[in-house]
Amino acid sequence: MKIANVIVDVPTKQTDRPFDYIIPKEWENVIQPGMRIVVPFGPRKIQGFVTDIKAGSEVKQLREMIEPMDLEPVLNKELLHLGEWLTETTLCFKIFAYQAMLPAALKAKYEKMVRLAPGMKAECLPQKIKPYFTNHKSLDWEEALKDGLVSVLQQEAAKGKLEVVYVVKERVRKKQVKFVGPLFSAAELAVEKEKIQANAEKQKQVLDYFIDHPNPMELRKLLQETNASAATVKALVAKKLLFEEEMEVYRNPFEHRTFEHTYPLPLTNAQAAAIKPIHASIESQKHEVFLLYGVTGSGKTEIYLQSIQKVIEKGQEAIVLVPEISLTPQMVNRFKGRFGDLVAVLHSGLSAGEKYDEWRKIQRKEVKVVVGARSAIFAPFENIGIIIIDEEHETSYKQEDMPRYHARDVAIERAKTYQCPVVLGSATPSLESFARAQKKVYHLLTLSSRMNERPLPAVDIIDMREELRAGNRSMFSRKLFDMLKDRIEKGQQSVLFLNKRGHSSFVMCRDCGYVVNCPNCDISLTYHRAGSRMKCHYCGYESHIPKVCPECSSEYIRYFGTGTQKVEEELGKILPEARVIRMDVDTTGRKGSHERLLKEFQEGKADILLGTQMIAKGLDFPNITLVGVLSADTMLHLPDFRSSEKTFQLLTQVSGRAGRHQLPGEVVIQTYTPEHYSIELAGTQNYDLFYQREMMIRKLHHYPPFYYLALITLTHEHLMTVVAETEKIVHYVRSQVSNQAVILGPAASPIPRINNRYRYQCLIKYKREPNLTRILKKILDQYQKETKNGLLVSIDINPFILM
DNA sequence: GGCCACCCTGAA
DNA sequence: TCAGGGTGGCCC
Repeated sequence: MKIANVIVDVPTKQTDRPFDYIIPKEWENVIQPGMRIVVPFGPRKIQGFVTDIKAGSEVKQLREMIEPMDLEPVLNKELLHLGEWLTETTLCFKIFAYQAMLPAALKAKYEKMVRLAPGMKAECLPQKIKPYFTNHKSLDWEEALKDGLVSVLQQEAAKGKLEVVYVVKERVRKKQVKFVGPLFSAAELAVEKEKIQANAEKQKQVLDYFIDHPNPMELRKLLQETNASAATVKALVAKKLLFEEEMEVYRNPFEHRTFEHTYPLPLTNAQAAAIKPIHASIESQKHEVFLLYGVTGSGKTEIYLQSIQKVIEKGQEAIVLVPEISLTPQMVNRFKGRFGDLVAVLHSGLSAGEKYDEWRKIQRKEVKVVVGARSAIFAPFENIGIIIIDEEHETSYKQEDMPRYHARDVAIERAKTYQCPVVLGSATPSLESFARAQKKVYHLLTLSSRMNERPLPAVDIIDMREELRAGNRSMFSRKLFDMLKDRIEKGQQSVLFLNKRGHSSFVMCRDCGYVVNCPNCDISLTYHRAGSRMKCHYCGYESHIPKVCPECSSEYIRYFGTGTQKVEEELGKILPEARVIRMDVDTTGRKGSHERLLKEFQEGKADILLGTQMIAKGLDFPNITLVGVLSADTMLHLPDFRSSEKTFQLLTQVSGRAGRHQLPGEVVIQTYTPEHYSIELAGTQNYDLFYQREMMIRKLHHYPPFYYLALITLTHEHLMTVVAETEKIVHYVRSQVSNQAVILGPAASPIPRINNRYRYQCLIKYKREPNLTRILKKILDQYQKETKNGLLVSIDINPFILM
């Protein structure tokens, strides 16, 4: 008898272990580790992952599995193993680890229904529920709940008249398209054609088409080509001249785009020097992590492309991670242009079905390269030759909910398995990575000059306090205004960047400064243009915008946008001739609008591109000669130990958008704190000095990369409970770790209340605590088991956001 | 997560 | 006595 070890789709501590199921004879040769199957679990049916197959089991009361959900494993051996590693290192449930590795489309959907028991008729049922079963076989549980039928249904079920059934459903179907093709050869068709009635002109045309094109083709396209109707084709199928068939097709998100084929470019000396050790690592199959530190515009992408080329030639596969790829269609173009159909693209802009299809291309080994955001690191390749992480410093590589993994760590783990190189690329590496490169843990490769020797743009830092003193109260300094005017006259383009925290806007009273907060969470409500309402992003609370301020009754209460709208208005006043494209949450909400706006800008339909964070990346247009940062320091004062690093990275990144081609570029940074090192050094693009300064501060305050962090967050509806329990945990941790570790807390989280639950935390800073994982596991065991009257504990190892 | 068995409570 | 509601332990 064969037994399947199954990780069941129930994310709790108690079920976070394999359950054993008998594999019935009929499935014995089908079921393999890595497949999804449907199993009975208590009274329900649920999805599970087969992790292993054994000959026997310790468990006495075994049940049989119900059916497989896959014909071949969706997780290969390596990924199953990687799942265990993920569980261990991020302390998440196994089921979360496995689900994170698959496209969302493969996550099961569950339905609970009530139907007549076998042999029962609707007539036997009480009046109240009879109509529900007279014309329908089954009733949706949700509907029964809504109509208040549950207790009646339960009574009837107890009498054996009804039964409750559970259904496990797939989220998406493979896309099926009707194909039509000839059943005879061209010559035979010609003969058959003569037999058709004289007046069936359309049918003859269709046959003619197949005489010329003997291959089956999509029905939709055939109808377009031949101008025939579906009925015509149907008639020919009835005459047994043509066949119809449903075939699986991939949804193609790039259907209406063509990619110009590109060829390897000659490398500069610096590029050639950098690529050499990478190629050596590929060739010798030796795992190594490279930090490719190259200033903006130094040609990192060409190094990626030619390394991948080498990997493909060796018959291996490549994974390329790009931060939020939908933001950089240009990046996709570069990979599709070089490797064409060998590239699959995975990013958040695709629909679930499209993502699933791209994933299937990888699984079926129809592609060799994956370009994608964070989760693409789990691409189901089996012979990886290189993993590349572009913009390595980006915080979006860290997932903020379970499993709380960092794509960089997963990349290194997989690369160790395949003995292949990892390339981390950035113009402003994270301190963690650069420190590792300094310690020779990573192999540092430097590109210190731009390609075609373009100089880095000249940067002007403008002290806005001076402007104010000089009587300029506008948000544009005199210098920036002059330069904008100058570019418009010359017909060149400018980018204006508003460095604002977050992407959201809030409602505030201009008289007393009152901000409308969520009643359930300690956070301001976010303004939504649709219906002019305010929403809480954490608990879903919604309300109207008040007409007068609830605090001071002033009528001057209104929403503060990301600020871009205000900037646009002011631009209209001072530079009425300027054509402006604004990019923020309001203008890029709909799918594809982002790309469209960028395209318009590229085509020269505007002089100024105005936006928030989202325009900082990947913009590479030849005509941009001016970049202006309106307020460089808004992000600097956030309570986050990485705020200086983020400011420096962002300013450097933005400055790099100017003058990447023939025309030289200039950058203007406006700030109220020009003396701050992260702004000053971004001005001179001096990463090395910034690194030194920032490292000193990190060392002083016991932050990464000198110390590791682990964050324990507790939530409960009573403030007192949460404080007391956090206190206990702080004590426990303190008693268990060495005196080298620093334990902070209990302290309120940066968002102290969400959905009426108070949030307290304990932050552990440590250098070497071999027992820490064990200690943290113990805490989770203790608290997740006891359901302590609703106390929830979550742990983030190496957190990025300390909330 | 969802279910059921179990307990307690309160009202007839 | 039983419906109603809250809780804890189990699910191969």
